[in-house]
Amino acid sequence: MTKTESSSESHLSGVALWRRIADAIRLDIVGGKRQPGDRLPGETELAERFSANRHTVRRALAALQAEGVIRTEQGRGSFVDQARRVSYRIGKRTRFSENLAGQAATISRDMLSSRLENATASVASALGLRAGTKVTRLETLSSADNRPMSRASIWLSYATFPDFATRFMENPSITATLASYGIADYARASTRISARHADADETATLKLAPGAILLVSEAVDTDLAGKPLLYALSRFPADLMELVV
Amino acid sequence: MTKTESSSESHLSGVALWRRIADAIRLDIVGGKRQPGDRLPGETELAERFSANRHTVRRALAALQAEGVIRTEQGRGSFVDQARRVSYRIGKRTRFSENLAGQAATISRDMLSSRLENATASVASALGLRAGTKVTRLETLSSADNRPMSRASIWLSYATFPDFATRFMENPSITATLASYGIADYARASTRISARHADADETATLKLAPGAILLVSEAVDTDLAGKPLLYALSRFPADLMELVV
DNA sequence: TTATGTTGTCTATTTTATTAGACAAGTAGA
DNA sequence: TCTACTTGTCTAATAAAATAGACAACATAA
Repeated sequence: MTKTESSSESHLSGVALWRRIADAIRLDIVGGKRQPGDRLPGETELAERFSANRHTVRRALAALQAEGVIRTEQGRGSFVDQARRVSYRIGKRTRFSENLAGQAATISRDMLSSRLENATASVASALGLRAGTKVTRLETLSSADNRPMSRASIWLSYATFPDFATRFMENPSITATLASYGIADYARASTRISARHADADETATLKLAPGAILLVSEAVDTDLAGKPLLYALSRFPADLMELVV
Repeated sequence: MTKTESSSESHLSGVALWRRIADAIRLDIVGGKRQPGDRLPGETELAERFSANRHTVRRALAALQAEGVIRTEQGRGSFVDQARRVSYRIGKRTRFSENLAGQAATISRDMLSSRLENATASVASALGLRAGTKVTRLETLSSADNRPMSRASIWLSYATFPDFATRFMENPSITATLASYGIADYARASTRISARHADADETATLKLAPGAILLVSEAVDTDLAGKPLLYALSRFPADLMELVV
C-alpha cells in the first residue's frame, strides 16, 4: 500500500500490474505495517488506491492467498495470515540452527543431493585451491516450521574432507560433520550479499511464487587459523527473511 | 543465460518473458560471467536458448541497451558495456566515501531534501527515543562516476543535532557534519539487510529500469559509548552493488 | 565482388492482461 | 427481516505481450 502507480506506464516495466499490487501489499505485511489478523481494505478501495480494476486487485489477492500471506473470506474481507520477516544473524560465528532458535519451533536441514566436481574459478579462489581441483558439492534445503527458508550450495575440498557427503547425510549439520573431522570450531571469514529473482529450480524447492526475490549470500568459513574450510552460496526468500549483520 | 524457462508458465509469473530474459542476461554480466567487450550470442541463438521468439529477445536486448548494460550494433551483434558489481563493505566502521574509493574515480553525495518530522515507532526505537520526538530527516543520493548508486533516508534526533541539515548541505558528508558537533568517531551498531522491488520514486532518482531490485540496508550508527546517533535506510540497486560483510 | 551471418523493420495472428459492467452469494448490524 | 457492504462469478471489449514469417540493411571475410 506504499505506492500508487498509473497503469499507463505498465508497458515499460515488464511486470504485470497485479504482481506489482501483490508486491506492495506483501511488503507492508512482511515489513510489519500490517499484523496477522488485520483486515485489508476492501477490493473496491484497493482498486481505487492502486488506480486499477477490481478484477486486477482480485488477481493480486489470489496470488497472495496462494502464497499463504493472506486469507480471503466471502462477504467479510481479506485478512493477514503471515507474520513479519524472521531475522538471520550474520557474524563471526554463523550457525544456521542456532540462528533461528527462538524464532521457530522446529528447524531442519535436508540434503537434496551431493556430487563430486571440478572446482570452477570462483569456487577455487574462495577455497584457496587451484581451478579444477576435486571438490564435494552439497545441495541443501533448510526449513523452519516446515516452511523452506534457505536453499544452499556448499563446496568443500574433497582431499581435505573425503566422504563428507555421507557423513553429512547421517547428521545433516555442518558443525557436527566438521567436528567429525576434528574441526572443533570455525568462523565466518567473509560474506557477500546480493539480490536477484529466483530461477525455476529455486521457485520450486523453496515453494515460492514465480518472480520472487532472493537474498543471495556467498560466504567462506575458515578454521581458527584462517584456512578456508567451505564455500557456501545460500539463497533466502526476501519476503520471509532479512539478514542482520 | 543461466536459466531456460518455458513460455507456457509465464502467466503464473506476472513478469513478462522479455524482462525475465533481460534479467538472466544482466545477471551473467553483473555476476562477472561476461566481461565488458564480450560479444553476446546472436539474437537467433538467444531465442532458441530461452525458447522464445526473436522479437521477444530483441525487446530484452533493447531494455538492456536502455539501461546501459549492453550496446547493439547492426550487422555485428551485442556487446557487454557495463562492468561487474561494485562492492560496498559493511563493518564496524562504515563510511560511504572511503568505501568506494578505488572502485570509482569520482564519488559524490547530494542532499535531495530535508525536513523536521515526528519520529515514527520504528525510527524512535532505532534511535532510542520516544515515538513522536522531533527528528531531522535527510534524503540523499550518492553517486560514483556520476552513476547513482545509493538512495538513503537518514534520521537524527533534532534536540541532539539542531541545524544538522544546513551544516550537512554545506559539506555533504556524514562524518564531517558529525565532527562539527564534536563527534570525532562513530561506529556501526547493527545492519539489517532485505531486498525488494524499487518503487516509482526510487526508479526515477536512481535512474533504474522499472522493476529493478534493490538491496535495502537499515543501519544504526552510535558513538563510541554506544549511544545511537543516526538511523539510515539505504537502498542500493542490486544489479550495480553487492554488500560485503 | 560475393557469400554468409548479423541486426533492423514491417505485417499479421494468437494469447494474455486489463478494464468494464452486472448480478449472485455471503456477512454483519440495525 | 431488512439493509448495506463484502467477496464470487459471469460476459464482453480493449490493450499489450508473444509468436510467426519475410525481407531490408549492414558487417566481415573469403
